[in-house]
Amino acid sequence: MGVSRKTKSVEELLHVFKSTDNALSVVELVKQLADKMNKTTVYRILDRLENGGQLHSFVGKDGLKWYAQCKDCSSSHHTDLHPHFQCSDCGKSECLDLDLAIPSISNRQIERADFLLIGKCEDCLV
Amino acid sequence: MGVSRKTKSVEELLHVFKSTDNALSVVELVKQLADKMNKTTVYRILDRLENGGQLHSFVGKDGLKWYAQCKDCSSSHHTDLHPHFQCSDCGKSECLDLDLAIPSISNRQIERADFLLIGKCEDCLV
DNA sequence: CTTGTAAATGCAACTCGGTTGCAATAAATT
DNA sequence: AATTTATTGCAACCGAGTTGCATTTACAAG
Repeated sequence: MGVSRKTKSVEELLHVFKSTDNALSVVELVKQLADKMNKTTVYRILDRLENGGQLHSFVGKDGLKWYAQCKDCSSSHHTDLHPHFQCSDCGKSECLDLDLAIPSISNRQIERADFLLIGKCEDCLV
Repeated sequence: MGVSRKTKSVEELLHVFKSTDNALSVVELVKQLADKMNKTTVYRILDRLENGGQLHSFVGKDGLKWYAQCKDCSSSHHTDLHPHFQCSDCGKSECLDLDLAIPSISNRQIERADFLLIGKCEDCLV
């Protein structure tokens, strides 16, 4: 089956998340960890952490993948439904602490909802 | 400045949209138009039509770009805010005819909201 | 501590969506 | 018909993400 191991690389990757409340793009993570590990490793660890429930991901406005720490996620309860915000100027993005009502649609079974708000963040508001 | 011209390629691309109510991914469009025009041309026409308000786009669950015909869009009124639905099985996606309330967030200026519902479509519901 | 083994990593090559520069072509205007 | 300007094709390129395989590392059992 495959038991997840606690490795140095995993520690280092999680360490990056401890320094911020923002979500981090894979591009950013690969860049920040370039001298510590290979980009393939970054991608693989992110996969594992997402499946394990320590992180969740979403697709940013440009189609790039972003990761953030789950507050109440686990591998079972993984659909903590909150919207994300991304700044149209600086690209920064973050989780929003809002509960969202998923509209029900006839003839379709909704499994997930990705809600991305796009606009100017505090810093970029003139 | 640049005045948009009505060309054969534009007609052919718009023709593809006439045959369906679904949204179309760029990949699909490039494939369907492969014998009629170059992929670069597809991308460029899609850009123009989006800026002109005849089409709108959104990012699908895999980070790919999708286009759909605007019903009430124009180059000025371009933010018709409706959610999109994408099937987790077959990948098909479409516009939903729902009005959505954008939550207001303190200290941020919201410009746009991308709402993607993911689940099983009619055809894929067993 | 040593050894066996399964998981994790590095590396290079690759895939594929999307872009760019430039020359050639086709609309629209006179 | 000639000129101007937008559009298209083509080839080369970019960058995010993936894959196969050899090597290293974590960890448990003896």
